[in-house]
Amino acid sequence: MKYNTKQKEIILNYLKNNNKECITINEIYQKLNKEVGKVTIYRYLEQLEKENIVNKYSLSNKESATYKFNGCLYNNHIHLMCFKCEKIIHIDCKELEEHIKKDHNFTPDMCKTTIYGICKECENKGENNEKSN
Amino acid sequence: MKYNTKQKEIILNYLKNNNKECITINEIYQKLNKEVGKVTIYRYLEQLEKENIVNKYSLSNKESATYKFNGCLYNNHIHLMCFKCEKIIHIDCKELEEHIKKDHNFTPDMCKTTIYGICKECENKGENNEKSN
DNA sequence: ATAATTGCAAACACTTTGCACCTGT
DNA sequence: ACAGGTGCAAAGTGTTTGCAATTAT
Repeated sequence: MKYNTKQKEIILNYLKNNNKECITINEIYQKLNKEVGKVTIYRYLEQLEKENIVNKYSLSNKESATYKFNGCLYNNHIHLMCFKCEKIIHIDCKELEEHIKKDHNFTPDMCKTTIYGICKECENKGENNEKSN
Repeated sequence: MKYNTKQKEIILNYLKNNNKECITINEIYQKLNKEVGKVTIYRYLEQLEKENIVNKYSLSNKESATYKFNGCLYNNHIHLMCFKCEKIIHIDCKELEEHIKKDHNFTPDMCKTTIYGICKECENKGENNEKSN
C-alpha cells in the first residue's frame, strides 16, 4: 500500500464523514459500488486495520465484517447491545476499564468489545407483556 | 421437534459431558461425524437455542458458530479474549455485572459477552520484543 | 401408517485469491 | 517504465434448503 489512489481516498473519506460508529463492508459497498469494487474495500479495510485506523470486530455471524473508524467521535465508548431491540447504547466509563485492568490483569479494548444484554425499556416491556415461546 | 432420536441424544449427551465452556459446530461435528450429520447438528443446535438450552454467539467471523451449553459448570463466567494469543480467560466477577446493571441501567448477559483485549503475558512480551510493521 | 427427522447434494452468502489490466510515482 | 493497485471471475468456507430415504410414534 504505497500509492495513493482515488479508491482509497473515496473509502477513507466515506469513513470520515460517516456518522455511524460501526459500519459493515456491505454498507460501504452499497454506498460506493459505483466508484469502488468490493474486493478493494475488503483489501483496503484490512490494510487500515493493520495501521490501526479502523478496528474490525464481529457483532454477529450473520453480517459481513464490521469496522469502526478510529477517528470517529465515539472512540473509547463502551457498547451495550440489547438482544431484543438491537439498539446499541454507547457509554463512557473509565471505571469499568480500570477494574478489568487492575483486578483481572487484562487490558481491555473496549472499542472492540460489545456487552450483550437487555436494556431497561425491553426489560420493563417484558414484565408487562408476553413471555412468549 | 416432536420425536426423540438417536442423533439428538448423542448431541445432547456430548454437550453435557463436554467440559469446555464454548464449543463450535465444527468441534461437535469432528467428534460426532460418524454418528450424526452436520446438517442435523446445525438444526438441532438451532432448536436447542430456541429452547434456551444453549446460547449461540460469535467470537469471530472466522470460526463456525459457537454455542454454550447452559447446563455447564462455567455459566455466568465472563470471557476475556486476548487478541494476540487468542487465549480465552474465564473470570468470575459479580462486581462487573452489578456495576453495569446499577450504573448503566442495562442487564448484561455475560455468557454472551466477550471482552477483547491483551493479556498480561502478551503485553509484557510486546514491551521487550519487536513492535512490528 | 404417517408425520417427523435425517443427511446428501445443491444453493447461498461472505471472504479470499489468481490474474490481466490499469494507475501512481 | 514499472511496481503497486484494482476488479472481475473463480475458489474457498460456513450455513441453509430441497428432497428422497429413513425412523419414531
